Amino acid sequence: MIFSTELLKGTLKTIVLKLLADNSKMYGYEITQRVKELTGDKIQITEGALYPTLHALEAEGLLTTEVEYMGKRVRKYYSLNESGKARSKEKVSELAEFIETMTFLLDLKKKTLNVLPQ
Amino acid sequence: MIFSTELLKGTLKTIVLKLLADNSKMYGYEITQRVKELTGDKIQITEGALYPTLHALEAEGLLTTEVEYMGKRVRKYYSLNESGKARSKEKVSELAEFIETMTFLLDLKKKTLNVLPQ
DNA sequence: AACAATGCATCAGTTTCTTATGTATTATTG
DNA sequence: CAATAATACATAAGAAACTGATGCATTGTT
Repeated sequence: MIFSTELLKGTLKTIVLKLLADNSKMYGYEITQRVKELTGDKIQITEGALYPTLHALEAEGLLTTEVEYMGKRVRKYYSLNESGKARSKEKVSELAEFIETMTFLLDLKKKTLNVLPQ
Repeated sequence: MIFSTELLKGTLKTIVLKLLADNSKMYGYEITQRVKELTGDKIQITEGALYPTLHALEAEGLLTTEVEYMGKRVRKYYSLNESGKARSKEKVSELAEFIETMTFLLDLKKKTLNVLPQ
């Protein structure tokens, strides 16, 4: 199933921030491919959505950029700065709580045994 | 926390369809209050979003309506027809799978013990 | 009497996407 | 080796789904 795209709305920034929190630097095309691969093609980020989002995050002062050349082809690597790391945690927490709320609201709960990390 | 609204986008129809699947009939204002109550004020559906959504679901042929008067004040009750019931299941399943995918992607998993319903 | 809550509705404006288009380089394949 | 696919950036028109404001009327509360 490829999700009807309206569900994705609002989650793109969070996805990008999370990936950048887990990887010290990534470039745009890499992000689209990583998401596709991690979700078994269920979530496909379009470039028309991604690049403006990266520019917006940069304009918000959350990212630093670094250009690298692969032969003659350019790659623009993005990294989180300190604000970006903080924002990433906030956005992931917010989405986690949203998911929890929706799970309850839609009665999707399974019996859960929480095992604390050691 | 009241969720930054962009997360809600795309989930409203599903929420409405789910509530109507669980309750034989509901009216608009009742839906807003039920969601508010069920989520501890975390999700607040605005009337500007809800009424157009109800009209859209009706136009898609998923709902039947029934007007009732409380004194001089009108209430418009909505119910799912057969198509609506089917669509409700589809949308809830889709959102459930989306949530599962996002949970994995954002690394939000907890150790889970699934207990089958009796 | 004033205000809050109940109950419907519409609409301009905003945000966030999709889809199309553009440009260029590099790898693959018949 | 020519055509096509993949890699890699970017922008922009239009669509979708909201928010927030506004409007109207009735009923409950202080």
